[in-house]
Amino acid sequence: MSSPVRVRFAPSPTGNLHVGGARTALFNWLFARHHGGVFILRIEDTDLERSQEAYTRAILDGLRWLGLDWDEGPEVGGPHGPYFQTQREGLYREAVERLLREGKLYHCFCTAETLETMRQDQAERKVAIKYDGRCRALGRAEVERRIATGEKFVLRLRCPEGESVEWEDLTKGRLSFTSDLLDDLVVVKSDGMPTYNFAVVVDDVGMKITHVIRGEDHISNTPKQILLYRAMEAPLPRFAHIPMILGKDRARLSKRHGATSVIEYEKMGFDPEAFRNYLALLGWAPEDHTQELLSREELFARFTLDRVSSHGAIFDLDKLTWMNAEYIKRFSPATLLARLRPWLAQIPGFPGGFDDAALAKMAGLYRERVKTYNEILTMADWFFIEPATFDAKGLEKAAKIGGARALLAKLIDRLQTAGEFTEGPLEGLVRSFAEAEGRKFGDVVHLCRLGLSGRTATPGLFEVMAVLGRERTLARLGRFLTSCPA
RNA sequence: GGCCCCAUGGUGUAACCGGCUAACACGCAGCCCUCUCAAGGCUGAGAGCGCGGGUUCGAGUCCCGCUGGGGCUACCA
Repeated sequence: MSSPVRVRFAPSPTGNLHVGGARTALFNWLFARHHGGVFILRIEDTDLERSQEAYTRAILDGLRWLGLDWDEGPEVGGPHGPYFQTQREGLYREAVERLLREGKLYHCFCTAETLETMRQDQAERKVAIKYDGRCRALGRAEVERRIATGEKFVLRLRCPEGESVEWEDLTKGRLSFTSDLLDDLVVVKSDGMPTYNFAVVVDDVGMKITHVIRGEDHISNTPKQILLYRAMEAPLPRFAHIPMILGKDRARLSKRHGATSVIEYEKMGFDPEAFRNYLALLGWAPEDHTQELLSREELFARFTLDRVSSHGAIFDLDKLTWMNAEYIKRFSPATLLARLRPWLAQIPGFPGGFDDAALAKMAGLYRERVKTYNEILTMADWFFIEPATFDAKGLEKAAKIGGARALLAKLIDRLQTAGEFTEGPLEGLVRSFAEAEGRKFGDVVHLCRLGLSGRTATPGLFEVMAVLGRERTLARLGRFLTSCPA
């Protein structure tokens, strides 16, 4: 409440937006919105080997799909840019020069091979594996000479000994490490690029980040970063480490558990709001946890870090699917139609002469039947593609009632003279027709359903007829006559 | 190996600073409704809170140990 809250989501463009990353972004976003603070997006692309621009776009698209808008970052800019680490080299260089001047860094000429044998040796002796500091004591003259000969080097931070590094984590409580276990960490790589831990700290300081909210896999990076804050004499932000998202086997969520990137869920037909709502509840619960369906505003109002749980959460597709269905059920037919359109457009016959009113009515019929948008493809395609074949079980049942074809012919006649072609009157008509014919209402209904859709399961028959309209209904039933059991 | 984090039904969570038949939701089973499928309504099974010790009149909640799971241990982020 004193200084304005500034948080950030800092993905590396080495892949699509992952559900774990999305959840971290979400918690940062909710925290910022709850406090009326600033949500910053920063792209950590210092790994030149693996970073790709296409992934940056994919990540931005993923965040946009989820509705997580950032106040500073790519595309929107802001007063603390640039927001790509590769464009912040000057800032890292300045920081490095200062630390170097203050004697807090030193040159290390160790090659990958010498480090490797050092580690092997340490492993054999069963001691902590860390850089032994052999280049710490190199004299100025030797350093200059070796640089002049073109020898490759990295810059390392001098790590204090026997110090306790601790902080009050907002979700985990007091955490403490001893500096003895910490390496003299590399700050600048031999290619001149800053390392992750260093760039993060320089940027978080430069961007005036007040709260670092990230996955708990970063807990062990925190003491290293705190040492960097100290070396830079910069004020420490608050840290909050949130639990990981796991697969069914409690291992970190990965491809073998199924879909891991957010766009895959979009493709599976999940609604972004439902997905976001579900994600918010993974590792967090509001004070009144009996309400699970939470709007954006409700999430903003209720989100606090002290209610974040401290253990990993298994991603449950069933519950996500349920929640998605709950959202769909609450849409108006027109809204649902709008969401469904991209999927419906994939059906070959779409829109098949239906006007928007009819389409909206049709969408409404699936509001309580479809759990994800993509299901509409297999459930409602027959509206647009007239059935050429009919469900075998359905035909069997039709055969059992006896005289189905004649019955159908009579019904067609009767429908021809029907008045209003809407569900109420149609149902009345069929009921009295069945009674007059001495037939079971259900038998007549099932026969019609089969003829109109080729299936045994559809939304209510009379609603379906109303959507199809008189012409289509009569035409389809007429053609069904030839396939209909006598 | 070392360091760190975690542990409530199958899953996500709740249970305020120790005091209830351990609650809610998903999933599951049954019943009802019904033209099918859904949706909806009702009912039910499912944890004694990882295990073992303490502390206390009383512990899922505090302490210790153990076990199990996870993370980190890079010139990757």
